[in-house]
Amino acid sequence: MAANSQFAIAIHVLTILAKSGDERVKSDYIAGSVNTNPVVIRRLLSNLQDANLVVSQVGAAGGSSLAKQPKDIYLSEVYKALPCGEVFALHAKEANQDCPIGRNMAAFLCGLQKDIDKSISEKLHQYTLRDVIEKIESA
Amino acid sequence: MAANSQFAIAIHVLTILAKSGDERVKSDYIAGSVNTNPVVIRRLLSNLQDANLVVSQVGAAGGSSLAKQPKDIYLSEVYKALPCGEVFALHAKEANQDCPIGRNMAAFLCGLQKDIDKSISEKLHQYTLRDVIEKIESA
DNA sequence: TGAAACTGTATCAAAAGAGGTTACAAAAAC
DNA sequence: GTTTTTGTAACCTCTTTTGATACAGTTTCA
Repeated sequence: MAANSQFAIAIHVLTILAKSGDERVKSDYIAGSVNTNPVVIRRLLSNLQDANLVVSQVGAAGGSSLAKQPKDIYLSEVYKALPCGEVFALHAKEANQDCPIGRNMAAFLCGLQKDIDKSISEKLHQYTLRDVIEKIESA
Repeated sequence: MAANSQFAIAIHVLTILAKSGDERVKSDYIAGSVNTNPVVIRRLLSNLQDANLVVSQVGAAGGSSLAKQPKDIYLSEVYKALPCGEVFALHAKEANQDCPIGRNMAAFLCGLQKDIDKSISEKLHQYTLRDVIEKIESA
């Protein structure tokens, strides 16, 4: 299971919230649609809350709803809200520093990583949650 | 360890090969610079060979060298040559198909994944191995 | 006021993946 | 034919992600 699917689940969760409008949705219900455990959903919602994408309320009649309109939620925000890993990892162990190549490799790769991450964010900034909903409904 | 560092190591390996020109380099030597096990390097070289980026020779006096000039090796080729995971994974378990949202989510996410992957490839196509070497040497 | 219904989190167990290691067959060189 | 080296299989361990249980704290409502 070691592949991070939080972004995928987040899109799913946000779509459900969008379709529910102002009505609060319980983590239990969302978990049913996503087919996972309510705690997994609550953990995720916690991240989305920190990024001001959703609001949750505790207690009876509690639940979550979007913090803003679907048209104002960019997928780039969702991506940034989550602790997704980078596209590629740097070496687990540091390269041999006695080797002139090894010595400068990490810095280069780190820069490349940032560069790629920026590309991804830009691509994701082309989509809002509303676009997602439209695509899914027309399918 | 569960984050894939093969791309990072591949760049490192290719840089070493580039600096060695026509001279064949042994997996043992490369492993020393990358600070890992020779078998890990050979596994990686095997992938790079399949993509026609390097050539290896078995036997005494064997080793590996680049299959083409550094200026003709695009980082996008390196990326494609490796079994790197996607930027984000789809849900581990399939979403609930009784839910209208869940039913169409997978297709959408899959398309988005391809879209992002294309962005990454385009970004990486802006760099060749020669660019990498120049950057590292000027550091 | 007290029971019921939720969220938020901590903690643990289970599953999967990545990388490290050993071992050995096959190939080439000398 | 001995030595050196790649190619690959097999196995172990570590890490990460997800699933699951438990429970404290909040809010609603009778």
